[in-house]
Amino acid sequence: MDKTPDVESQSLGRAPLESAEKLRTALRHGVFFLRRMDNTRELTSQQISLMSMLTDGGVRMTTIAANLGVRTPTATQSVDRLMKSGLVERQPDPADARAVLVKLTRRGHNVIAAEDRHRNEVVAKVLARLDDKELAALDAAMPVLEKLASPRGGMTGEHQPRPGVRRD
Amino acid sequence: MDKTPDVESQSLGRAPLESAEKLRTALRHGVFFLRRMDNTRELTSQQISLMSMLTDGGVRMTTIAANLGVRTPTATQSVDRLMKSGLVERQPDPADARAVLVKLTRRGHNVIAAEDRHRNEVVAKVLARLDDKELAALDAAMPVLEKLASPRGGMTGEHQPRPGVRRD
DNA sequence: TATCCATAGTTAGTTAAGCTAACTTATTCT
DNA sequence: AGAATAAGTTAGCTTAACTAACTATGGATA
Repeated sequence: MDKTPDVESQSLGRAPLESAEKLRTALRHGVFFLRRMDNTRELTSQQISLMSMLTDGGVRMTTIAANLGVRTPTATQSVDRLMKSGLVERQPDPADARAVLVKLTRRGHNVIAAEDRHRNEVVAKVLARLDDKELAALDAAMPVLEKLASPRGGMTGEHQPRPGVRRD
Repeated sequence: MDKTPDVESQSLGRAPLESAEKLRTALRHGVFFLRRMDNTRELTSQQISLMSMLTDGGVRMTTIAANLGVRTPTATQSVDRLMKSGLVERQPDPADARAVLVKLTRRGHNVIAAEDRHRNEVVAKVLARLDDKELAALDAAMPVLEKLASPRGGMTGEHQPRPGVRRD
């Protein structure tokens, strides 16, 4: 949708384009940072995200997919893998026979807790190298990042996760 | 109670753990944000990262891999795909017959430029919804994020990209 | 100089994580 | 009751990682 640059694009001509460039690379590097942390332990970031949302009880497949921003088959698949590792289990939803509730197993609970703790410690150790000013800057930016990243505040009215392929 | 302000001695027991938690989720959501932007156009973030480093001339496979933080087979593979799309090409390195120089094709140049412009505009549009204070906060945090994410400032003396598999 | 080891890339095979399309089973709505 | 909708799964494909094993070139050194 190439909307002709009307009203608010005037506010766009300024710094934002530079900031956008910087933000993009910073985020990209942030991804690397997260990923670099992925080794050493047995779970990927995706798996952590998924399991983290199960700590308070069973969650439906559809909800999982929506929260992760992926399609349901992807959620099914991820859950399958975690099930094979004995970290989560499926249960019928008493409220709806079509639906499924995904829950952490006992072991899943332990694993996610330990993993979370470990990662926080690792990040904390890195944060410890920052001086107070830098830490404050980071802290101040966090809610802004959250706001940007939230589906609502972000962009993309619909969520439309990924194109998959489309080779040309 | 707690919150003993004697700074650097134990350093780790205090706030950092909370900040770490927040940072981790913020970054994770940032990833979603980036990914949500991936549709609509024909390149993935990885491909953009790769192509971006070729804008100034041919780059060796090994260098590409190192810059992306992946192993060489992964770089080979990614380059293969981009080659199939006609966006990059391989050339022998005159300085070393074992090596290969990966370059953007004419079309690759055009595509990466357009893509970059487009993404900056999209992000800028989102940034435009922030007030000055929020924008300033983001701006202030950017260098800190960069510092964290840089291989040196980050962690992991060696780079050791990802565990790949390790099924149990 | 001839051998030996290190370096640059590729190939093969595996996994995780996405997607769409098509399908089954329940639920809901008219 | 019958049609439409919603929840999940299955199948088949792509991208992006990894390791292990290989080829070929470049350097070192005995």
